[in-house]
Amino acid sequence: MTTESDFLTAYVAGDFPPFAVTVDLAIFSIRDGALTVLLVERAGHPYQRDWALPGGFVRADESVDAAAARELAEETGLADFGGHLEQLQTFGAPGRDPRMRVVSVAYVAFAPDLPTPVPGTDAADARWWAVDALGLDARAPGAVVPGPRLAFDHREILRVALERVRSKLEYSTLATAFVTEPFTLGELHAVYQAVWGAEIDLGNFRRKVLASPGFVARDEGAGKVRPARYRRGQCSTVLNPSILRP
Amino acid sequence: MTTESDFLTAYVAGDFPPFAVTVDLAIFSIRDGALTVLLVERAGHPYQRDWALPGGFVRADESVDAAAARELAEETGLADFGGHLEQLQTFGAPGRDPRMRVVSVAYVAFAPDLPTPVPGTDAADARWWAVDALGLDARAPGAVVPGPRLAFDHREILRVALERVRSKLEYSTLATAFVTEPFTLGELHAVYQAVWGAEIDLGNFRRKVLASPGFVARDEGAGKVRPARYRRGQCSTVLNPSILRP
DNA sequence: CCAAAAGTGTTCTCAGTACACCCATGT
DNA sequence: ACATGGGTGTACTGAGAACACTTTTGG
Repeated sequence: MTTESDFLTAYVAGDFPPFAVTVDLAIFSIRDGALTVLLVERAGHPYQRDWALPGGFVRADESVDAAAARELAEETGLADFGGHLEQLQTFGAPGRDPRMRVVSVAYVAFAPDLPTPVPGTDAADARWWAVDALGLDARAPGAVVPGPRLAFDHREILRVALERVRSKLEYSTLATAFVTEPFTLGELHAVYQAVWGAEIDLGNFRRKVLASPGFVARDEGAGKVRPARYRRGQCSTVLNPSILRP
Repeated sequence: MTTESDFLTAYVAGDFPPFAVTVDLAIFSIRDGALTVLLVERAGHPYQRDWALPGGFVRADESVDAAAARELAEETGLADFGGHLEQLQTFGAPGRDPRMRVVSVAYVAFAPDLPTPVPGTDAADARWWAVDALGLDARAPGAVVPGPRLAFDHREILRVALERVRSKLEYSTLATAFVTEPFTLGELHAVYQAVWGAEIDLGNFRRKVLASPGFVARDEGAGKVRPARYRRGQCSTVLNPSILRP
């Protein structure tokens, strides 16, 4: 009485329809002071030559979370990429993939500065895109950047992902996932400014971070170097009080 | 070239495994001053006689969101239940359903006081459970309420759902989804106290709600009755500044 | 008439902000 | 030496907490 035979029996009996389940990853990183996201150019149909979020099918014997972690490792080429991965939202409209019924579980990853990615087997190219160049902000409908063509519903996924990243900085310590240890408060400050695209008073920022228990911990190993080095705080990831967006 | 034949062709070719996709609903309501959630008692195997979140399979031609809305309507017996429904998280560990590989997209619903539910076809019973009686809080491991046996990974889903409901009250106007229009500020106040299980100063609460643009709007139709009646504000659902948990 | 809830005022405190100002380090 | 970020001090402001108080309604 295996899982597969059960499934096929039930499917033939018409109890429920079969779905393909995929994971899609919005991997964010700070590069040259700008928030960027990793996209791959599709080599095959459909949406050939359009840009898409990296992702792939969930295998029969792995959890959806594990599939996301596996795809992330494959895409970055690193066993431990040193950042943070979390589930974003599931997209399951019929017709979002013209070939078949696919339900996609989207994830966001916060990554420190990573090496330039290598295109996968079914990708023509892979590169980091500045989020400002993707035309996601629907502020001024006339003068916006159009951005590249995006495959499937990935523009919508990216919009949700971007909002998640921006809001997560407010009430969590996940900004530290964007920097490599040890880091300075100046680097952390630059992360906030890049993600929010706004100026933040450095003095007040320093005080607020240092006053948040468990956000950062001084790196004693570095000694008394003048830009003091810090590491990620160990305990809670929830920030209270939160750091407010200007 | 239909979706189904494509799927079967690809499946036979071994490109990707088939999944069943379900939705599970955590429908919250305030009853007698306590936060409650709707659970159904399972009539069949597996987890017979255990309590489970209402839910069901996503159909071939409907979106996942639509499936959740359909299940919600079926479960409450109302075409428009007058509350709020949103996606929570997707649970996709292998083995979470012993029969087959199921990926479940969980939703939370905020409902005003609803009629007592009727058990569905495959349910032995259906009732509202006070969340305090479910033993979800892992505060005191010794003296906690054990609560009923919960099917599948629904205890974990409920934990996440409960945290979502509690935090959503802070930064959104969704508390209004728990009351029927028109409502008084006292009723809204009772919602916050029930969900957070804490005393909140009524005077400060009133000022804060009335100072939040778009939270509530005075119901002019009721005239100058003394407990003034309000309706949900039309515009934004995001609350800034937020109402802080004590 | 009295209790309970609705609604208003007042004070205190503290976090957040703006901005001025020193200090260390590298070139 | 001096420019550049690192790091600190300080006064102002406003939101939130606590709590006293008045007003209305229902029994």
